[in-house]
Amino acid sequence: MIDKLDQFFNEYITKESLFLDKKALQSTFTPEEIFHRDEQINQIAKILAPCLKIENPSNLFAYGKTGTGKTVSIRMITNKMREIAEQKNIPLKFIYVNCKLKKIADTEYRLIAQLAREFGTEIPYTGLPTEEVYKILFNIVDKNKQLVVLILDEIDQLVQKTGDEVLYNLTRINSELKNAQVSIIGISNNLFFRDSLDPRVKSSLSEEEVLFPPYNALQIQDILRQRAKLAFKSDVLQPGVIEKCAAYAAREHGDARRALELLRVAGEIAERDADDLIELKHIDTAEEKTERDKVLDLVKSQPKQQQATLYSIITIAAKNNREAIFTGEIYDGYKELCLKLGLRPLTQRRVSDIIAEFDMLGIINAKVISKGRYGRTREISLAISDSIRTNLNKILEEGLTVS
DNA sequence: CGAGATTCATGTGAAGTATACCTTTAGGCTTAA
DNA sequence: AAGCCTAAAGGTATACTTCACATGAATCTCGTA
Repeated sequence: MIDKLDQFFNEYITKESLFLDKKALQSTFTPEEIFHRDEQINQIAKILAPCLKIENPSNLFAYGKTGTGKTVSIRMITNKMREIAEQKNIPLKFIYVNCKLKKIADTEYRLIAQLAREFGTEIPYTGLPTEEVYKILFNIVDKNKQLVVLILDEIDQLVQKTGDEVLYNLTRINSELKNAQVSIIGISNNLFFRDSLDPRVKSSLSEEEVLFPPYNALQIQDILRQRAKLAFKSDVLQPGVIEKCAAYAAREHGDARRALELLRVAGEIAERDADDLIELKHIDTAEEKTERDKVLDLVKSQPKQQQATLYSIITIAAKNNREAIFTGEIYDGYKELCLKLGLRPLTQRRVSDIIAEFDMLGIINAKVISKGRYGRTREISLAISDSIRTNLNKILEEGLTVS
């Protein structure tokens, strides 16, 4: 037994890694060259170019599904511009904020506060009037004569939750500034988001629009090959691996991010298994693992009440394997659970909202239906596979029992 | 038999409340002249 | 008298509750053929 362990560790240490540079497959990585987005990149570059002459560029609105290269493209361009600006001493600043991040930038106050923090001020998490935070932001931006470009990723999430007032205020910011100038790049995953905006916001935010269409399988292959060359040592990929990753990702609206993740995790699995080659079978394992990790991480980070609600959904769905279950049953189960755990139960009103949140997160499918004489409710079903559900169950039980 | 009324179970919006945290301010204490 | 600290007062954002009304199709009702 001990020998075996010894052997394993020794092997593990002496074994050469399959990776050269794992970073190249991570979603934060910005490659030198981005394939199949030439048109979009040119458009954006043209729109942002005036920055380098210290002229205020048009506001820009980029939209397209997840993993279509919106964020990387913009990051790549802004990196370049930042370099140039540095060389030529141009006072240009890019601020990137992801509006989806819970507790960071998912309300008006928090977004503005986060923007101000990016400039190096301390802003408390609560307590200040939002108006005050705007003022702080204005002042710090206006302190220097400079050009500031705010990049708001996934603004659709924010606007859906809190309305478009924030955007209105931000688009008007320029008229109050004396020295600096601000322009906004909005990024949205939702293609129809634009239409839900107040016309005033719409016209000023989307002065320019750039659409990112999904990649097809061949394009994803190109991207994967480029990154794989950086990330892996040569000849560790079994032929067909890239094609298979691409095919999996293309199946889901051409999500390149997902393809890259798949490839990276497949590599990690191969390495863990002490294989010299990344094989096709590793991709299947990787697909399940990525899916599972995504769900589990998400659930682990949820507050207790949310976990309890989800647990109730899972147990009830498992108990009666009907097609769908309803809000009332879930709430009853949830209340019972709270009793057992000594948790103060939330009202049904709130639980209803929590269920809607889980729907948004894609863990469950919920649809409001009317059952005629038998009232109106949400028809809810789990949106996760059985194998994950078992894991999830365990995680939830753990999470709920520790106090 | 069919049009319209009724009904149920919960969705959903608005307003109110509790909590945690912020700034301001007024008082009290110390200190130095 | 000036300076510094502290605690109370007055204010805010957020998560949640309370209240009240909205929904929409299955079912019921009742007039009519």
